[in-house]
Amino acid sequence: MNIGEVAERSGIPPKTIRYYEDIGLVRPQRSGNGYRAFRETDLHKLAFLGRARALGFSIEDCRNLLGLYEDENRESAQVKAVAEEHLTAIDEKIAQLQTMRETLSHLVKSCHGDARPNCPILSDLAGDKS
Amino acid sequence: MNIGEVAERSGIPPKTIRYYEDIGLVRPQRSGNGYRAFRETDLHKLAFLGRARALGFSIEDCRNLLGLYEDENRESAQVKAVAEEHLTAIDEKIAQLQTMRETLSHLVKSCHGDARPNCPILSDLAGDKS
DNA sequence: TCTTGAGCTTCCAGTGACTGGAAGCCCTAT
DNA sequence: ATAGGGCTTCCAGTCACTGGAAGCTCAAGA
Repeated sequence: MNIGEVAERSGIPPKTIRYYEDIGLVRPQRSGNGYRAFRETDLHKLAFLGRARALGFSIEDCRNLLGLYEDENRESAQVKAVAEEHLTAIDEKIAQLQTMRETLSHLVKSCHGDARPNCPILSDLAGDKS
Repeated sequence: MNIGEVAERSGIPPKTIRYYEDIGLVRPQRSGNGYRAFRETDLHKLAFLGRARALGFSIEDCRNLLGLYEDENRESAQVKAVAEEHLTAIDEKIAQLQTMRETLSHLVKSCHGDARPNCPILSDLAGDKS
């Protein structure tokens, strides 16, 4: 398979696939003409990466997970640990965003949003005491 | 004021303040020795930036908001528009993270996390049909 | 006075995970 | 023979910093 077909079937753009090769996540062979020659296993790996990335795992986590996937002697506890750590990080991000959301939505509600210059959003950012 | 004091009082690290100068967000004067010489208004601006960044506004949004803050002819609707757009973006991010969280927490729960290699997390990433 | 150390300066490089673009080779069809 | 689309590599840019190196300045102590 050439890169175009793999991109289509895995849902990962060619640029990204080349990048993944650069950083050693996939190692496609080469045809005589210099084109990358992907096997089914490469496609499978890329689809794996696509799903892991969609769950927000970092590239390093993905490298780790791929390694575990290919290691028949893995312990599921290792996988679970990676996933749990990531889950915690996601929870923290959500909490942080919700805090922002709270503050911001209060500010938005308190702003008239008309033609006058007076604006509680700016006042808050400027640090004016209520 | 030198950069160290401004950093302390604004809560923004010196490196970041220099960066903000680089990209034109603040324009401190210079002392004879080449040191940056910040006035109270500069400090005020930096505190403004710190609060805006803490609410997740992008640097470009911050530049915009600072401009509006200093424009006596602004309309509060302009400020509100920036804030609302950002609020929408935050909501989208939260929704995306919550979707990830859902999937991931299901997977984590379904994984035994013991010494055996069998792992539903990896099976899911590998695309195995349930 | 000399030295020491903290604080300041600039410039360069790296982060994460791509993404865009340029220059140029390869393959197929007309 | 040529046109086009797909492939190649390499370089640069994104966002918002952050670390580090080399070197200047300043205030305090021996």
